[in-house]
Amino acid sequence: MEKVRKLLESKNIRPTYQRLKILKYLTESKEHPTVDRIYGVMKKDIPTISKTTVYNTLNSLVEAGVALPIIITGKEARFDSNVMPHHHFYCEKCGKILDLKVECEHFKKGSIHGHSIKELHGYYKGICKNCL
Amino acid sequence: MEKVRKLLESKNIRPTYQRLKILKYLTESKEHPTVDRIYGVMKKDIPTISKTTVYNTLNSLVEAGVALPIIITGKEARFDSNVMPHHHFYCEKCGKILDLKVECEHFKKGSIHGHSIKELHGYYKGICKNCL
DNA sequence: TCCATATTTGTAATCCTTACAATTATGTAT
DNA sequence: ATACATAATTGTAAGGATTACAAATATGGA
Repeated sequence: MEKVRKLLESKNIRPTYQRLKILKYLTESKEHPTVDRIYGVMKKDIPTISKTTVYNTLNSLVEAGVALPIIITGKEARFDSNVMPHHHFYCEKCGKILDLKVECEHFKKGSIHGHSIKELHGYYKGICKNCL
Repeated sequence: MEKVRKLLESKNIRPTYQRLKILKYLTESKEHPTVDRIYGVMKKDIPTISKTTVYNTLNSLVEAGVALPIIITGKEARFDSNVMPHHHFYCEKCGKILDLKVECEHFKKGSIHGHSIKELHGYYKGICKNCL
């Protein structure tokens, strides 16, 4: 918890109880949860928490570079506390999202065909090893 | 127009006037239009067209493998008639989406870390050459 | 031409996300 | 410790993209 607090403070985000709990869950979970999932889990500890707070907090974390939104389905965003550039694998069967370490020369170089690259987003869709 | 008709027929999609026009526009445009954009353009030729028809048609095209949805912002989908695997560049300044030819060894191989790959989705965010 | 079926259309409903204002909590200066 | 200005939280309402649904229309084959 101290680690999470320090992370927030280093980004000038006031470490409220809600924010601490949300970021803690995000860093410990590897499931790339949706807002609804985070909201549901948070309710166990903080029954009065509002979904708006979850949205607000996640937006703050994303803006501060502490979390990343994952847009795959276009229906609902999912969130990742691993902000190092990496790719994802979306399993169409179980719905899980897995992290993948993928090298990208263009991203390392910072540009492609003269276009300046700020962010890299990549994912595969398919059937994961477990579901095969 | 004959080419578009044949494409639809080869996929067993009845070539109605609306579908022909939508697919024709999609193949000739390189702007990766949104549903609203397609709807607006179609209205010029077919003033009575419904937005639901645009959605229905696009869903049919995607299901038949004739078009691809591009999910980047998470707000609204955009569509691409180029169904060959390729990547995109999203310019944060002008909002344009550019096509990129990017090689991916994992996709060619059809799997990564034992997970079976069906689709490849990759895009960069940044500032395009024109806006720099 | 007629008929069964598919498509189109318009409206309403759904779902995710944001806007907004009131309440509550926080940090600081006194 | 107290008061105050500011920031965060909360609940509700609104926004916007997409889908559900049923009625009207068009299509293709007998």
